[in-house]
Amino acid sequence: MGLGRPRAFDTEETLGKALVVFQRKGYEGSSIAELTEAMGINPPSLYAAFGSKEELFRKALERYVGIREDFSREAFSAPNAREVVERLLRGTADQLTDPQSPPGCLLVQGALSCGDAAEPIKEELCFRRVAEEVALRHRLERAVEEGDLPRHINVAGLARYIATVSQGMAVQAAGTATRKDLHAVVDAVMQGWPT
Amino acid sequence: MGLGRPRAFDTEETLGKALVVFQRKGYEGSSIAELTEAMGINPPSLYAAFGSKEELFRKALERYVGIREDFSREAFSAPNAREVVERLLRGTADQLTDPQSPPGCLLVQGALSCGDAAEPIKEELCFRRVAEEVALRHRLERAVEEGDLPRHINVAGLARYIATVSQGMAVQAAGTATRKDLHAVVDAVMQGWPT
DNA sequence: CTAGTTATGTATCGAACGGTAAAGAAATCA
DNA sequence: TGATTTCTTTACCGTTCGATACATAACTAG
Repeated sequence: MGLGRPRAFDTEETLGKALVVFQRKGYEGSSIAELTEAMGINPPSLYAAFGSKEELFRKALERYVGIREDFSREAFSAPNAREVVERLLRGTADQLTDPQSPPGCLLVQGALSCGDAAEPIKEELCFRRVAEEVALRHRLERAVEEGDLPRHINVAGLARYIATVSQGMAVQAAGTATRKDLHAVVDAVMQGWPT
Repeated sequence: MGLGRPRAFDTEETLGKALVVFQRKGYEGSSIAELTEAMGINPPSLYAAFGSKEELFRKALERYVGIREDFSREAFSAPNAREVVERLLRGTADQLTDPQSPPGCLLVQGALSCGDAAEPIKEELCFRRVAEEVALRHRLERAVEEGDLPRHINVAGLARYIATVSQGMAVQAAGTATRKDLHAVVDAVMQGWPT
């Protein structure tokens, strides 16, 4: 099993460092030189452990998405749709402005637009964003069946609306918005909640 | 006046071509090779006419912002806040999905995150987004004075909320959202309008 | 016409990009 | 111990990046 020289670095730890860089500079904006420096390793170690820049990004993305899924699962467990959405948005506001990581969301900032080389990454991120929206829609559909959302409501539209606010908050966080600013946005959303 | 060999291309026209490329691929994602090909000129002509890639982008941005300002001025002329916001969001939904230009918004997709070299562009775009939000806030403050918005309302929060939705729609448009999808988002916003 | 000026096309420039070859170092296995 | 395997370091690969040098073409002024 443990044949040959052992790795001098912890892959999970260095992956975390790479994630930070990707989150701050995006896929295209992060160079191998910058990544390796942040990870504390040399290029050949990076390629041996992660395959390529694209694979490295995908692995970082997987971790990032995993964290978000844990969080949404928790939010989805709220007793009614209103509570689900508020938990989701408040948690997003907090996460987007977490002082321990660059402001913003990898799903939005990773590669919103890019050159041809990064197109697959852009599409992957787009797919992940849609997946989150779909997950919310399913939760809202359940809410309709459980009676805490009126039947006449456009559930798909509502889910897309919440996803849109969430993504807009990511843009805001990438700019100058503070945590307090984002919560003020959530206030506005919740004030207009249906019923 | 007209000394020397005249330009063989129209600067305004080629600037428009460049704008399209920047809007589709972002600042970093657009290479000089791609820009010059789209503009139908060679690199030296580009540099003679526009100075540098960054200056070219700034000029394209200025044009883009000008168009948006014309449009918001019109929306701001609506008789009340609700109408202003709805016109703004509907118009944004249409513009983001205008089939004659790449989907999305240059202010959001141009350089949401980037490498160090593009940082000034990123900041410029951020500043422009804030400027639009501030313009809306001023219009809403007027609405409060004119009595068509209740005095107790958090105007700054409301303006930021609308800006957030607008930016979120840009992300949606950069993905798979259709014009109809975006209008469904606007529906959700308007349904929750205060008072 | 010639002289002066500006734009054009070709053919690059040095730097940075993503990615690797090669040799030495550190582990396991016999 | 020595053979084998795997990782690390150094140095570098070919390509593409943004940006230009240079010779020539197209115009105006005199």
